[in-house]
Amino acid sequence: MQDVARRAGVALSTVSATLTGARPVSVATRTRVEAAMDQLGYRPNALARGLASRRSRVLALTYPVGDSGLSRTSAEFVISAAAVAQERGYQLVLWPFGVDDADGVLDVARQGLADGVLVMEVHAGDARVAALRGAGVPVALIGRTADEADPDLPTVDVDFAATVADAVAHLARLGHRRLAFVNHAERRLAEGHGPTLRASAAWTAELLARGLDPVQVYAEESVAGGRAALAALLDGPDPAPTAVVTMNEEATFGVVAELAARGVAVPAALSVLAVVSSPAVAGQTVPPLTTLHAPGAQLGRAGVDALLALLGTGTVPAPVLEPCRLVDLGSTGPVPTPAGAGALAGSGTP
Amino acid sequence: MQDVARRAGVALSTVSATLTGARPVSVATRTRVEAAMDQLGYRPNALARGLASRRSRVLALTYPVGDSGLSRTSAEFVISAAAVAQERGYQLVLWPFGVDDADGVLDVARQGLADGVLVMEVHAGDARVAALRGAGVPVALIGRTADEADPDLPTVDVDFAATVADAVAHLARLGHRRLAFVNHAERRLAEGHGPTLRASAAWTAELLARGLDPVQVYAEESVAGGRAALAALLDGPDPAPTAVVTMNEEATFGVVAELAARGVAVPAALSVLAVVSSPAVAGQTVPPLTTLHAPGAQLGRAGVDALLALLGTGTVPAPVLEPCRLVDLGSTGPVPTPAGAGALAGSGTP
DNA sequence: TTGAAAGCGCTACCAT
DNA sequence: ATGGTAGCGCTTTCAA
Repeated sequence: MQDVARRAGVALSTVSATLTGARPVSVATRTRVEAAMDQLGYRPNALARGLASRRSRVLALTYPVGDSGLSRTSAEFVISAAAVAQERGYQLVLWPFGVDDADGVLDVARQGLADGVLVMEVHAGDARVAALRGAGVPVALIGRTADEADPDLPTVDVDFAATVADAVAHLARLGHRRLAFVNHAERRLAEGHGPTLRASAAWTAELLARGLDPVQVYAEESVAGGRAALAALLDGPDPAPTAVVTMNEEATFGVVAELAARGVAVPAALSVLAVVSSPAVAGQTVPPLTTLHAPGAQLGRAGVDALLALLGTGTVPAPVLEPCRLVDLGSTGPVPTPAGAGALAGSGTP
Repeated sequence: MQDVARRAGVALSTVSATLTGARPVSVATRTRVEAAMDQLGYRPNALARGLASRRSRVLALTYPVGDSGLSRTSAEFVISAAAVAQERGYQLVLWPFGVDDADGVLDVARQGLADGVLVMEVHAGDARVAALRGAGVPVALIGRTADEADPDLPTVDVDFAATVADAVAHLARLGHRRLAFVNHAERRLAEGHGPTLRASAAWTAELLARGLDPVQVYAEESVAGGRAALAALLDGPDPAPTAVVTMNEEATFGVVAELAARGVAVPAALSVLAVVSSPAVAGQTVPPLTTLHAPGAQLGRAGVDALLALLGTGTVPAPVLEPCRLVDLGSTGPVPTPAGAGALAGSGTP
C-alpha cells in the first residue's frame, strides 16, 4: 500500500481512504490512486485490514458434526450462505462442532477471526448460543428453538405453519379429505426438535380448522421407519388416507417402498406429498415425488443478511420465516373415486 | 496479551514464546504464564497472529458454484475437510467460484486470508490452478486433470482403476461374465472430465484382461438418461448383461426405475452395482443398491493433509489415490442360471 | 481535502 | 532463559 501511495504521489492514509471511503477523496486523487493500484496489481491484505479495523469481514457457520453428514437441505443452506457472504464481500468459515460443544465454539470464536456466527440446528436451551452471547459474539440462529424465539437474536427458519397449510390446501383442492402426516420420530418431541414440534402443531390446527381428522404418525428416520409408518396408516383401524404428507426425508423413501410393495398406485390410489424436502432428493424415487421444497438457499441468504444487519446496525432484525415452494413432480392427484360413485368427472390417471 | 504478561510478571515476548514454543521457556515461567492466561480467559487473536507471522492458519476450499448444488460425495468431502482442518488447528473458508472464474479466486486469494487453497473438481487446463500457481499461492488438487498429474502439485483423487477392478472382481466372483458399464455423458469425455475418462479406460482394460466384452454406455446425468441407457443395453443387439455397473448417480435412479418398469428382479435377474457413489444415496432406492462408496471423507482428510504438508515442508507430497469401499446393500447376487442348466447349485434368491 | 503518526495484537529478532 | 523492540499492513485519529 505504501507502494501505491508513492506511485500515486499521495499519503498512505489517502490510499486507505480511497479504499474504505472513510473520508472524502477528490476525484482527481481517487483516479490517480486507482490507476496506481491496478498498475501494481494491488490487493489489500485481509488480515491487516481486519486487525486495524476490528472487522475481519469473515462470518462463521457452525453446524453439528453428525455421523450421517449434512442433509441435502442443510447442504443447500451452507452453499447458499457461502455464496451470499461472497456477494456481500465477506468470507464464510466452517466451524464443525457438536451441538453441546459450547466450549469448542467459544474457543474459536474468541480468536476473533469471525465478526459473527451463524448457528445451525439450534435446539432448545442451546449451549453454543448461550456461550457466544455471553462472550458478546454476534449471533444469528438458523431454526428457532422450541421456545419462543429470543427477541434479542436474529432468527431465520422454515415457515412450518405456512408450509403445512399449503400442503393441506393443495391436497384439499384435489378433493382429499382423509389426510395423514408422517412426522419425524416421536423422540424428537422430547428433544425439543423445532421442526417436529411446529409441524405437528400446524398440522393439527390446520386439519381441525378444516373439520378434518388430523391423523399423524411418527416415523424413525429410516426406510424401515417409513415403511412401518405407512403400514400403520393403511392397516390401522381408521379408514385409510387418500393422501399422505411426509416431512421425514429418510422415511419418505420407506413410504414409497411400502407403497410399491403393496402395489398401491401413486397418485391414482394414493397421493404423496413430501414437505420440507428437496426435489433433488424426492425426484429420485419412482415415481418422483411432488415436493414442498425446503427453502435452504433462501434461508442461507436470509441468515447471512440477518447477521450482517445485526453487525451493521447493532439492532436485531425481525425474524424471517420462509415458506416451502411447491414443485409438482406428479405424485399428487385427484382423490380416487371409490366405487365410480363420485360426483367429480375426470379420470385423473393418464 | 500485555495483561497476561503483567499478571505473570514476565515480558510480553515471553508470553508469546510460551504460546508458540518459538524459544525455550522454563517450566516455572511457563506455569505462571499459563495460570495467568486462564485466569484472564485469554485467547490469542487470530488476525494479529496471522499478520505478524505471515501464517493465518486458514485454508480455503474453492468449488464450482453449480445450479444443482454439491453432490453427496462433494458434500462429504467439504465436511470432512472442515473437520480435519479443525483437528489440525486450521479453519476452512469457502470460496464458491465457477471453474473458469480464475480472476475471482485469484482476487480473494491475494487478500492473504488463506495460507493455501484446495481446488475441487479440477479439469484439464484449469484456469484457477494456473492463476493461483502464477501468484505463488500454495495449492492442492482434488481430482486430477485428464492429463498426467503435475508433479509440482499435491493431488488427491479417487482411485478409479482400483474401484473398477474391485467392482468387476466382485461381480466376477458371483459368476457374472456379461457386464455393462453406465458411465457419465459422452460429452464429458471431450470436456476432459477425469472420472469419465479414467473409469472408461479402467473398465475397458479390466474387462479385456479378463477376456470379457467391455460393454459401456454413456448416460446423461438424469433419470431419463439412466432409463435410456439401460434400455439400450437390454434392447440392443448384444446379449443382455447379467450385471450393470453404474457410475452416474443421477442416471442410477433411472436404471433402477427402468428395471422396475420392466419387472426385472434385482438381483435375481440382474445385479446392479453403483460405483463411486454414496450408500446414503444408493440406499434410498428400492431395492437399495450395493455401492462402492466414494471416499469423500478420506479425500477431504488427504487433501487437507497434502496441502498442510506442502505448507509445512515446501515439498510436494506424493499423489494420493483412495479406492472406494464396498457397501453391500443386496443388489448384487449370483449370475442367474438361464434354463436351470447351470453347473452352480444354490438358488441365490431368498 | 490531505498528510502524519499512533496503534490494532501479535511474532521475530535483537540483546542480555 | 528472558526482556526489549521493531515491524506485519492496514485504519484511524488528529492536524494542517
